[in-house]
Amino acid sequence: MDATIGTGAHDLSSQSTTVHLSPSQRLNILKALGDPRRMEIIERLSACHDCGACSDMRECLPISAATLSHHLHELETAGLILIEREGKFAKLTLRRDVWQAFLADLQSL
Amino acid sequence: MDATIGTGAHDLSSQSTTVHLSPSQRLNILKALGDPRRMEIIERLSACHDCGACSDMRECLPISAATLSHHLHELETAGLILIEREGKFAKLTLRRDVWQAFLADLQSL
DNA sequence: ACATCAATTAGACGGTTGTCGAAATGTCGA
DNA sequence: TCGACATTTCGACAACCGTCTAATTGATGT
Repeated sequence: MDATIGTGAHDLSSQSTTVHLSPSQRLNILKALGDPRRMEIIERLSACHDCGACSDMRECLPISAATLSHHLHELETAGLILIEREGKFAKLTLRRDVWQAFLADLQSL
Repeated sequence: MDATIGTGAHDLSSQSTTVHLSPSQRLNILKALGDPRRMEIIERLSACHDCGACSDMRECLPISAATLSHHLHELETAGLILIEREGKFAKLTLRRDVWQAFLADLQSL
């Protein structure tokens, strides 16, 4: 639903041009981060490159699988993470370009 | 209620030591910023140094005085702004040290 | 084919939150 | 003192959000 950020990977191919955030995208990210579990998910994904399976998260967070799925969906909608299905599992990756754009955006205030 | 940030000014006297944010303080700030009006307030305060009277805000935001007051209170509680009463008016200032600490905190992820 | 497991979806429930109008508080000038 | 004005507080209401359980989808191994 958000064509400006997009869910694919090819739109971020150029590493020189930074992703630009619209005000509403910034707001969506802020709202997404305003929840303890979601913030912790982002922290974890940020810490370990390429480590996130959905089930790993569940062992750390005291929430049900349904709730986790809900939070992941919101983070994905906000553009912060990428969810790739690999067989039974879901692989989570932080979209670092979006994260950097978000930080740059806040800093430019 | 939040002694670590505090509402006074003397606890930020040393300009060398940066303000440190606890996880819960970071979360409070994120929640505070996750509202369109509050974000706009911060943007305005950030833009113009020392310009904010409460009534100026009301002319721009399509909300009642009561709602504005509520938002300002939340921003103050989050530690982002300072509200000083000067006679009839309320003078608003962005706590740039806290803002910087917030940005630094996010960046350190 | 079947059982098992990971993850999502559906539906419901309770708590939080943004909003308002009305009343209250506090300040200034006539 | 009194009235006008800025702001806050109170009480209420609707919408949103995080959470759960139960049911569903989809993939894997036996």
